[in-house]
Amino acid sequence: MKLDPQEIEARFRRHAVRVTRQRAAIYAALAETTSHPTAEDLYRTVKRQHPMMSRNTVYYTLGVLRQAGLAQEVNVGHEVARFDGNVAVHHHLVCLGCGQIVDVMDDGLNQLAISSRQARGFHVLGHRVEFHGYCADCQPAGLSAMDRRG
Amino acid sequence: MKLDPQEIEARFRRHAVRVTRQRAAIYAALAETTSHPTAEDLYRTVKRQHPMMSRNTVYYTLGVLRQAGLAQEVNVGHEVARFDGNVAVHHHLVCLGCGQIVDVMDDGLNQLAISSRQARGFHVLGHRVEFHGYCADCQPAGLSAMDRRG
DNA sequence: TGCTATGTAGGAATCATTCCTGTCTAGTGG
DNA sequence: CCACTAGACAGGAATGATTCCTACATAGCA
Repeated sequence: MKLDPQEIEARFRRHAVRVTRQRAAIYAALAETTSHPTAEDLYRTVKRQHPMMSRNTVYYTLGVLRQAGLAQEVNVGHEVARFDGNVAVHHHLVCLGCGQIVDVMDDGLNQLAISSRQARGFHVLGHRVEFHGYCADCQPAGLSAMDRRG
Repeated sequence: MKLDPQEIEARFRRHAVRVTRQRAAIYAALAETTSHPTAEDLYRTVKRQHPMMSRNTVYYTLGVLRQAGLAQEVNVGHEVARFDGNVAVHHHLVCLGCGQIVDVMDDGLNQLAISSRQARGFHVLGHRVEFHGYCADCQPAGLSAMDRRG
């Protein structure tokens, strides 16, 4: 879904994030997709319209957006960091074949709790559930292969 | 809990893992702790008794153990990979302050499911739940700091 | 419009992990 | 008990995502 520049600026101001062309481009690229891109993906995307864009700016901006609560880092296994413009509480479904990550919005999952005996004195603030399996396209391969990922 | 060398050898043979001193030492170090050590932690631990041990052997062995189903990789956020000798299905509780990881064994969590509408054609094989918060020691700091980790 | 704190570009540095290569050895068959 | 060979080990080099550094540019404000 295409995101209105006005709306981007409004969100930035609401979260006290200084508005620059680079930032707007990076945030737009992130917020307009549900594919959980890597920093490199975003760099390549925004570079098309901003040839001077540096990788550093992408990393720096992702840090700013994250701290402002406009983006989230998603980590699956020990792979490259991926980013998510969806900052609502949600969970993920990961394909062990192609690596795609799909958002799962489910109130039941959001309300999971841990027994106080298990909590061992922790003050629990939240949780995250990651389902893994094979997507429709990867299923034939996935069912034969006994491949497991960490 | 100290692990009998006989028992280690038995597990290796049962999982078709060749028995070597280095491997036994690495596996012992991993299986005798619940602290989810990093490769570097394990390296330092085993190096005390095996000064010739190379970092490479630790990484290689962890790969072997993982494929054999004797160890698991645990990833929290985008930090260094950590390893777990507990291969039963279980979940984790992570301290945002000190980074400690505590095992959570809970049948309810093991049985979580996703609705088929949410599954989007995926063949789901498993899932993993990660709770995050502040441990007893980190709570005073944690409650004041608004620090969040990805 | 000018000031200043902050952002940006680009290159260098870091560091966990992997790759490479030349020994070495566990496990097996004679 | 000995020799063979596939697989394991040590150590150093290479990789690659991310961070650091620094000089220049610009957003936001008075």
